[in-house]
Amino acid sequence: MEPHAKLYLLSDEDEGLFGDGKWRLLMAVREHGSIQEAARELGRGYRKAWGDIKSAEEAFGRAIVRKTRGGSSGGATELTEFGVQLLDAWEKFRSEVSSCMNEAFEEYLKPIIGGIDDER
Amino acid sequence: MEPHAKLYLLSDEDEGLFGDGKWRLLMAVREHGSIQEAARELGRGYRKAWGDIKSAEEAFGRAIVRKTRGGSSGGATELTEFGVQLLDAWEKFRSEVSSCMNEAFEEYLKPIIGGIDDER
DNA sequence: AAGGGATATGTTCGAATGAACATAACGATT
DNA sequence: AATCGTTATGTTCATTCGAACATATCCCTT
Repeated sequence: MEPHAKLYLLSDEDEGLFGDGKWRLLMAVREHGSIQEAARELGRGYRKAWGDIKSAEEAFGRAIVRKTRGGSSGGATELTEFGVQLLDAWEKFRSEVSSCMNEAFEEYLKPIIGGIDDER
Repeated sequence: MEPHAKLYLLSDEDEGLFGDGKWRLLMAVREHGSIQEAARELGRGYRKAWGDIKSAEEAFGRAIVRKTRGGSSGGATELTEFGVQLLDAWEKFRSEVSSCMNEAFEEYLKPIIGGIDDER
């Protein structure tokens, strides 16, 4: 029994534009220089990964990655400057919220549900 | 473009046991003294509301509400002492995390994505 | 020019989650 | 005992979202 937060950036229409899922994906892209590889690592299909990146870029209205096709390597994808900044900012954001959440959990909820375990 | 957090309590198997949805539901139950009324207010069906309460109680392993059937009123549902404590604790928990998140957003993300609007 | 690996998209299938429908049981009041 | 409004459950339908399948395109290398 532990707390967890799913963090999002929402549009005015309450659509989820960005969250930990896309953050992890972009992390993997930065690391491997390829959407294909990134998707493989995360156990997601390329189709999904590609679509996620596209929708994120549409949401922000600007490029997060720079992609190239063809060549001996087949192609590649790297983060734009904005992409890198976004990742770093999100990292700090989520980390801060996460630790804050754990504190609040210990202070308010733990005393109430503390002794409860749930293995059934 | 604003931040949002979905807060959960997770079991060891990563199942979502409790969150804002059930919190709001229990709030409405406390206010109206009836699952039926609570569901009506939230625009959810009674079936769903009843099931949600049941699963929450199973998750915590103890009663959150005390229900009675029959009578002139048809029946009624009130929160147990534990239920009330849980609601209050969750209220403080979410409030704290929420304000913390907004601070973190202003500090880290706003500077990066600040000028972006998305009405398309 | 042929090959290979990654990007680019459309499409179809399946699982999960909530909405909706249908009853049954209950019990104070009349 | 008949009624009425609520609790209690099973079941079925719809919608959403990711998984999976299928191609097409690109372009450096050989």
